[in-house]
Amino acid sequence: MALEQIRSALVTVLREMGVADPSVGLERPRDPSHGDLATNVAMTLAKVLGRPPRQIAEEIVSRLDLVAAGVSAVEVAGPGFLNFRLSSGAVASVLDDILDADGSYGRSGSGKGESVMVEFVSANPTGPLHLGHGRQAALGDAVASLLDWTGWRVHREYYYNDSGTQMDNLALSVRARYGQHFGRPGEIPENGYHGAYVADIAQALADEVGDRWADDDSAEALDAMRAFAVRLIREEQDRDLADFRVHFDEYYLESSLYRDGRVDATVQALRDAGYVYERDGAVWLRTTEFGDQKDRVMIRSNGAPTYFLPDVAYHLGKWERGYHRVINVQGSDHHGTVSRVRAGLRALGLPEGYPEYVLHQMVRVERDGKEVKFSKRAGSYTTLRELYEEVGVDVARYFMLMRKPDAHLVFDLDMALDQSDKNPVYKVQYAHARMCSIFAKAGLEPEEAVAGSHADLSLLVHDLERELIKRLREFPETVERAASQAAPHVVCDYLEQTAGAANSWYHAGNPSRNPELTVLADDPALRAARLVLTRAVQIVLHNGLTLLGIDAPRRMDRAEAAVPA
RNA sequence: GCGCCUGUAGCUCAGGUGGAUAGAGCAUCGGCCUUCUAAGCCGAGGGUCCUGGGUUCGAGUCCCAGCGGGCGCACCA
Repeated sequence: MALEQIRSALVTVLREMGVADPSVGLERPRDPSHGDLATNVAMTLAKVLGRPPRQIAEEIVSRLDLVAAGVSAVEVAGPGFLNFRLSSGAVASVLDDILDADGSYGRSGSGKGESVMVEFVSANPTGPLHLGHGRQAALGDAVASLLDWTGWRVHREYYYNDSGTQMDNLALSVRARYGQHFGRPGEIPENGYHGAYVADIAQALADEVGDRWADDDSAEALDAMRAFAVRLIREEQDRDLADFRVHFDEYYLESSLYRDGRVDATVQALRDAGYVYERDGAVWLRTTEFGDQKDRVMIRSNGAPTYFLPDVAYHLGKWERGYHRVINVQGSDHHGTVSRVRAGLRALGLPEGYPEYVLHQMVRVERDGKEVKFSKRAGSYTTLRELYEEVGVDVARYFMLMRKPDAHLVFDLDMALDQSDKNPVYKVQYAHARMCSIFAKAGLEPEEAVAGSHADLSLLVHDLERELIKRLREFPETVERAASQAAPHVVCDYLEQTAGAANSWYHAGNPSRNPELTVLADDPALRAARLVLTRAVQIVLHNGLTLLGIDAPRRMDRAEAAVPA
């Protein structure tokens, strides 16, 4: 690899010049006239060496010998940058690596096979999943995938808050609708659920048990109705997620924490740790010891725990299950829980900063600059399913990922429904399909362009080709960076730019306009080299899309314009 | 009032951990175009990076103080 050779040569030279432990950053300059690679070491070392940057740069150049690394020229530029120009063969050598690695190009091992848990979605089973859950599903799944690609052993987990007040409200709502079904005068309670799905559940219940509980106000009947409702809602949520291509390794029930005695055990552990006190008939935890803004109630004066307690028990359990790295994906409206849960865990001796959080802002769907709501099923909100049935799963997933989690997400329906290159998802998919179509045109399978085939890659000398190749080379480091920042949008950004570069290259070679740039050139050597590049582009786009959970079709079947429901 | 997030082109947003002339998509405008199948291609205009200080060779990026927006501050989850 030219890059590593240059880096180590620089390190050697800098040692000779008296720098003890030089760290050399090499980057691809924005402006192609600044060469293929550049470093700013001369500037960063100006202070240490007590000399002007350009003078240091000149000395480095005079000591370097980089012919073997494929460097064709080195120059000092601007305030003290060193710009390297590579031979076309050195630039293109990465294509062989890409074809060799194929479906695993972009994977790396920095996670060293250690375990990490990603917990996401974790919606209460009180109704269908909404848009916020959709963003969370796409994000959590992509973050998990990024960790997988960078060498972690990933566990995807969903936590169901299936105990507590919200469940009671659900059960009471179902009982009201069920009663109404049989002409009884029930009313949905103040904090109950009004969506159409509640009536559906009541209907299903009536279909199953008839009027058996129509006049039964007992706790047993209510429990049965609660269990029935939770089962149906969980099934619906699972369907919604499966059709969104999101799957979990484990579903963890809050109720199991009580059954297994983990909640009681946690209280005892906290007592033993000495951070528990009683006041006004309630049991408190001194979370202010660990940076929380105020102490928190664990057990209310009526004897019932607050949600905070099972939360701590749950996360302690994660640690005890061996997950010493955990990433929780949550809506930022829950960010208040972060310092509380962490404080509770630190009281039990777990490290500061455990678990990690990815907090995301809310989603707003707009058409023509105005917010749209097309909720039928849930009443007050748009469901995830309603969205992806409108725009398609690929588009929905991609749009949920393409903004950084911190930022509010404006989901532009006009753009989402557009089927041209203006839609970033299609832009990337078209570029991939285009590469495939070149092979179809040549009467080859893409896999037939093999690395180490006698293609002379130094023939790829055109600026558009060099720029494209340099982008392909950056894919692994892009994945690495996206993973370390838990930021899938970095990959989206990369794919759009790479697809753009590929499209420009492809279009520049339009045979009727510019036959000398055509991929399927008459000259067999040139054709072979360009087919290697075509294949490499296809691999990178395929891997990037796959990583994000988005299809990479070989052919784009243009769908009928989406029919408004 | 306190805490977290946020403020970059008309709009939606990037900006690789401090580097060269701040980028992309959409929209707008101007040229091409019927193809190695993709309602396409090429190009242009457009900026007080919220404001004011500070740190240094260099700040959209780091620090401080303001201003604007979002969210959170229950014996709710």
